[in-house]
Amino acid sequence: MNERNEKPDSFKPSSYRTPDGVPTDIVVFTIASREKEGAKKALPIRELQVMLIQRKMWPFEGKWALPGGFTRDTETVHECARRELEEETGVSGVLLEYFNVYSAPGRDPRGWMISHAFFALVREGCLAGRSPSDEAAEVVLFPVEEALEMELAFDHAVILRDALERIRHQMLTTTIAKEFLPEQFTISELYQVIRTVAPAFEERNFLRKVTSTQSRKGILEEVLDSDGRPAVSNRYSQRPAQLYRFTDYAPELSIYG
Amino acid sequence: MNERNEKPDSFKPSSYRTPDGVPTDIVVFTIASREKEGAKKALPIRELQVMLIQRKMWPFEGKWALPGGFTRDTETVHECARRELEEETGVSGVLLEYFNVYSAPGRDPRGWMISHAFFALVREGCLAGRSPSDEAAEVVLFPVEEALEMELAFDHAVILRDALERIRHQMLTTTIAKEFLPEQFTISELYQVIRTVAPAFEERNFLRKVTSTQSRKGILEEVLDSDGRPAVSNRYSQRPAQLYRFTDYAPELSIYG
DNA sequence: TGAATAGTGTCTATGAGACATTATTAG
DNA sequence: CTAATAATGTCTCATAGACACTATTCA
Repeated sequence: MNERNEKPDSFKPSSYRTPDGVPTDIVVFTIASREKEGAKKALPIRELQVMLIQRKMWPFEGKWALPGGFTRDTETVHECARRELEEETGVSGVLLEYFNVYSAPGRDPRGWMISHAFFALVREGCLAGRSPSDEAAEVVLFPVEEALEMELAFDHAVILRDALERIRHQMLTTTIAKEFLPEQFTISELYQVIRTVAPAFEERNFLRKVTSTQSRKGILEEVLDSDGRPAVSNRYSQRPAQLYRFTDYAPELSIYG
Repeated sequence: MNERNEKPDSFKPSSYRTPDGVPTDIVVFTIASREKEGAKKALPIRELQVMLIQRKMWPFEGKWALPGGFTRDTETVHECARRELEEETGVSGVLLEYFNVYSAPGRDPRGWMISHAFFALVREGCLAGRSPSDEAAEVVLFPVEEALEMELAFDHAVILRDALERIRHQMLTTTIAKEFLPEQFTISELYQVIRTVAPAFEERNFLRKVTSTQSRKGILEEVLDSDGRPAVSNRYSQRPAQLYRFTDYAPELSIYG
């Protein structure tokens, strides 16, 4: 590294104050399913939930907050988020994506803290064996609608709103729906997952649109059984529904054409 | 603020090392126009350029780098980027958007530095009266293609590539093209700007697609002159071309419908 | 049989894509 | 006239959107 000469004697790292810490905050989303009342074979009711922990230390003792922790000098903020997610929920290998930085002076009474916010999308059930860590008194999944109304610690209410806005957008413009679905799924399941995250999305002819030979722009493919016939499932319906999976293809969107 | 109790005596801000600084790096893009050779009335040749400064201090003395500076404890990283942009280029009121954090340990030989990267889109000419600051020996606009081949200081080559990828995507999915255009413009101008940033974009029937009564999904509107007739310009053509402007409308994109 | 979801038929209007053609002005 | 760009005509086929209709299975 020839550009990394000796550090001159005159160099001082900074004559300004430096941050007191660089935490990450992780907005862990999951979709919970409940069987419908009338116990007949029917589509489950799905609900978007977010993981919160109850703080047991100053500041905001007793308040609900997003999970997270401080970045170390041996890791990137992304590695920190991955580590904290695993420590606090035991899950790994799930989608974890950075989405914004929160740096307003005074946002953390402990000092100058610049926080990096991530969202994680976790399949229901992966969060089964979770246990409170040192930092948290309790770890609970709340319905998003409920969490949005709560008084959260720090600026976490803002972070949660931003995360929700982000995954709503991503749900429609990328294939992150797959994070909430099994590898093979029916079109109704897919539609339900999309609508659970982004209720504003409504397509009358969703099935046809996404499967018709030309119109499925390659994002989905039929699942075939060992005989080469379309595989079906009757998990959620009387009449068996055809199974699909996502391909690796991601279409390019444009407002111009 | 009842949750902000007194800080307990036992509280220590952190028992871990804290960062030595939180810089911002700003990728300033502009589009330069040159008249075509044959001096006839013709569309100009446009080129995407990026602003670099030549460092005159350790580390990476003499290397080209992105402009930027250290965040203070009285401002957000966004405010820091806005301030640095103004200090180093004199421009204000332009699009400045955060896009990623760079936190790999060892990315800065001065210490543990977590950098926040922004891109700015600046109209040609706004960068006229720029002058070198304390930090930089020289401030120069490079063609992006050229800058991509250079050995930049720190991890700025990666940041530049990421920024370019980001504005290419945004050019097609948002109306940031307006940052490079006058308030009123012809369809050819718009097409040229889009293609200058995202050369892969090609639409044969661009004019028709974006203006036909139904198909312009509301992102553009005709400019009318004082008589209520469509305004035209012959800046770039023999035959006058109709002028348009962007509306405030931003369409919602979806891969599903 | 009815309940519940899956999937098709059919119609119209609009859109994309391809290419040829005409229009307008400067020089 | 020619050069250069602006804009329209025309054709085919795919698609969107609406809504009625049929299909399959369970209980």
